[in-house]
Amino acid sequence: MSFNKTMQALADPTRRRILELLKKKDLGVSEIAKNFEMTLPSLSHHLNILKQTDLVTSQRRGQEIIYSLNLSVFEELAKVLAKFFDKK
Amino acid sequence: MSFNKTMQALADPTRRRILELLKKKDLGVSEIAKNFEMTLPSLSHHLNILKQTDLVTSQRRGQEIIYSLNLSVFEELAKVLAKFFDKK
DNA sequence: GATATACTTAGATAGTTGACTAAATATCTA
DNA sequence: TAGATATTTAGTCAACTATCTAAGTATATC
Repeated sequence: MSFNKTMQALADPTRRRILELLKKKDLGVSEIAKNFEMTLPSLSHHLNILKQTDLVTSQRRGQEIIYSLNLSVFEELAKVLAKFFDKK
Repeated sequence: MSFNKTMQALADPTRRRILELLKKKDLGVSEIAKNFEMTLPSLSHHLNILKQTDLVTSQRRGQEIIYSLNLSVFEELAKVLAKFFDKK
C-alpha cells in the first residue's frame, strides 16, 4: 500500500486511537467499540481502512475477529518519515 | 496547532511535495508553482494550510512572498511521531 | 436446523476538501 | 499615480469521507 494511503489513514484521529489501543494488546471489534461512541459499521469502516494500508491485520477466533498492530509496517513507515523529516 | 491538523496537512501529496521543495531552499510562490500543474489560487490554498499548521513560515520580499520550512515544528512532530510509533 | 452473537457489506446522506474562475490586495516601476 | 507583477481571498462545484440504518455472512449453541 502506498505511503500516501498510509498517511491518509493516519490523518484520522479515530484511526490513530484504534492503533493506540492495539498497541497495548490485540482486540476484538466489540472490545475496540467500547472505546468509541460510534456504530459498529462505522468502526468497521475505519478498521477496513487500517487493514487496507496494512497498519493492522485481523484473524478470526471463533465468532470474534481479532485485530492486531502490524509492527513491520510501522517500522517501514518510521523509516520513510525519518527520511522525510531529515534536515535540509 | 494541533497534532491532528498537522497530520491532515501532511496527508496531502501536493503539500508534502511543497515541503520537500522547501527542504532544499526557500522559495517564492511562483517558483513553487513551476513544479505543479495547478492554478496559483489552488497552490495558495495549500500554502495556507501549511502555514496554519506552522509547517512553513512566509515573509514578503518585495513583490514576492518567500516560503520557508519551519524546522522547529518538524522536530516537534518527529518527537510526537516517534512516541506514537513506539513498540508495544 | 433454528436462534443468538459478532462482524461486515450496501446504500443513503451530510459535511469536508481540493480544484477552478473571478476579483481583490500589495508592491514595484515608469 | 497608472500599469505591471505577485499573491491571496471569495465563491462555486464536484469528489471524497465519515456517519448512519438496514441487510447480509459466519460461527457457536441449543
